[in-house]
Amino acid sequence: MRTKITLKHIAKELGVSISTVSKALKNSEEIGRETKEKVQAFAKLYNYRPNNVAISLKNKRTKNIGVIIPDIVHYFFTTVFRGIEQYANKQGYNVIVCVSDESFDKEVINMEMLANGSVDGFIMSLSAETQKKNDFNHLKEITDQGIPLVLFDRVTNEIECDKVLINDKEAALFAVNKFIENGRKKIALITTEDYFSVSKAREAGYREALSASNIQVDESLIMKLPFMEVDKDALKAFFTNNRLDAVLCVNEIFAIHGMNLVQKKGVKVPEDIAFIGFTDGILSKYANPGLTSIAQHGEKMGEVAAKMLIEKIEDEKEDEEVTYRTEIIETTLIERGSTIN
Amino acid sequence: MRTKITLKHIAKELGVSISTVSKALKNSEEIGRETKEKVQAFAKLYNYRPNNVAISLKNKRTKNIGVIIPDIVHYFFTTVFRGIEQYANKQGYNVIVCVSDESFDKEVINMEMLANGSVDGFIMSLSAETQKKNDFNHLKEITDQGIPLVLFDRVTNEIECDKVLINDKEAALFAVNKFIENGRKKIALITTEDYFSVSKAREAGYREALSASNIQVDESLIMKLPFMEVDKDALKAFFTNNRLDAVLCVNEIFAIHGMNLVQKKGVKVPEDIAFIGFTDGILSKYANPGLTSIAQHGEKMGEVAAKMLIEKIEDEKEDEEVTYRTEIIETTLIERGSTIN
DNA sequence: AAAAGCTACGCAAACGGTTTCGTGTTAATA
DNA sequence: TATTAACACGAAACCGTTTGCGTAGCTTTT
Repeated sequence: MRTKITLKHIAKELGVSISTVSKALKNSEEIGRETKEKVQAFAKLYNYRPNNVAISLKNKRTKNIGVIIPDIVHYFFTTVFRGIEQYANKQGYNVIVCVSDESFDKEVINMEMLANGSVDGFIMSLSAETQKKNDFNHLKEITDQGIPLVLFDRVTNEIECDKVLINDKEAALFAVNKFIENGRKKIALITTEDYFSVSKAREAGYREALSASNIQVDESLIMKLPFMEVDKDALKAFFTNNRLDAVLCVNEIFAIHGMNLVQKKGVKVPEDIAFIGFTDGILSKYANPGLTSIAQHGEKMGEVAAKMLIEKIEDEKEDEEVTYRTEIIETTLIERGSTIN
Repeated sequence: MRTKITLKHIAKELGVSISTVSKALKNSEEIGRETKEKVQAFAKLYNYRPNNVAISLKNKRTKNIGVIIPDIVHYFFTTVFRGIEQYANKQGYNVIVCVSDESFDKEVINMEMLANGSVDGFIMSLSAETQKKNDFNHLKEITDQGIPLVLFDRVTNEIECDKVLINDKEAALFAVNKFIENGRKKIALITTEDYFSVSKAREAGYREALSASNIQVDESLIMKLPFMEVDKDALKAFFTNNRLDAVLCVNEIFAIHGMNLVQKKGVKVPEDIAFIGFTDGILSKYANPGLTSIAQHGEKMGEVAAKMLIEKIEDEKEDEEVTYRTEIIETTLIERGSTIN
């Protein structure tokens, strides 16, 4: 078992000092040609690589970024992560992922764990519980220490930092307008409890679209499902109690459930009822009929978030006060069989 | 902007030495009661946390584990990652994820990047390209250096290390037997090129099941699709050219594609043709009809892999020679509408 | 031949901790 | 009163690098 070789080993073996070895490997002008060659040859032979941890300590830079997301087994977050990882890697950064599991405590613990020097900055999306509690002290701690933070998708106004969002409201508005253009009138919204920043925005878009077309918003057509658990009976009741033309859902799962439900009753999609969901994930693509959905371009979001973060990390001007940006990623409506034939 | 406080700061502020502070915070017997209280109070007040990087350097332990997977936007890998992350976190480890993107070069680069002290061990699943090239020198490097490595799912016999697998062959055999029990005879297999360890094992199970029931294996019923790109036309041709009873697919996507294709032609699932896929993912659950599939219990796999890795990492007996295990995670057949009504 | 200038290298501090060992002070013992 | 033990703390080494600065030894200049 060859153990990792260090500068010290090389120095001892070659009878020179550690600093000479270090400089020789960096091709420093200070070191003579022969010595450099000797050292470099030896280093290559024994496959010397500098120890990342030591370098991190020296530079006070880990070249790691921390990503804290509520869930990883979830198409949207996965794609965002993909974007982050790709961009970060290109810039020589590694990514440490922690899953908060929608739990406030886990979110806090994970942040604290990573904040003690393990990462140079954070990219995160708030857990459901955090949004419900409205407690952001852990984020405040981080930013107060000058550690860069980028929030995406599930954000809060309480914290000043860079943010990446989609145009939730406009996307919902656009989708509802699409329904209206096609002559649909009884348009429902299936959403989550509204402590979610995104759900709130989407609902606003829904309402605005209806109002703009002089359609009275019927509160009974807005269904709020508890987060992450689809109450099938409630959903069934919702569909039997209401004669609907169209349904906008804040995620894929709600939409697929809805489609399966009505189709089982012989209602035709899209002839009798149309569906649009948020998140253009794998389910939308393979559903039958395909689900028209609002693509959030998670990979792009991740890339932008990573870029913003790394810029902040590598920006040296710690003296001047920092400014924060909010980037909006435009959504795209991907039309499939659930709205058109 | 409060900057991170160090032992040195506390020491200077309190007029004691750094070592005294360090010991006081560890509640060492060596330090007097008063001093300890003073130091601890001060540390708490200023929210002192030891710098992880410094500790890593001292201990030669990072408490990080590296996970290298071919793809993250992929249900199975995501669930495995979930299992790894959960277990690792419970044990105080963080997880650095690198995506090889099915590329040999990226796999190598990622490994080398992390191997220089950034992680204490690796969990990985081989990229497609690596399996095709059959080049495992980068893994050899790692194990030669005594860095623990656990391979899962896509493994190789060329490397001696811990492994976590599913009983691919038996699962395929079981599934095919299921078809046969139901009176199906013309049973097809849709798989990938066979440089994949898993595909090979599944094909073996398929063949064995048929042979055991004295059904001649019809080579034309075995379709090998190039990896990751479903050739729709080839698939369509396959289904029109063969009158099939049942199809076993090595993944969800192939199965869903198949189902959608035959259903579009008016063929009834499961009456005329039954489908079983590997990976009990989100698609299987929401397909119409639901896809019967072989659950690989990714989360369990991840947990087991993480456990094996951390045991190796924390096992001090570096003098004795190490032994390697291969753990098999049993699969479960989840029956849905694609095989039964 | 003395002064100056290079060349090529080593020393030591620094990053932020942990830990072993030594030591000054006081209190207990002979 | 001299000896010793206990106590409470500090100095220093160490983990692996980087880097500013000092300097020995040689060459060049005048």
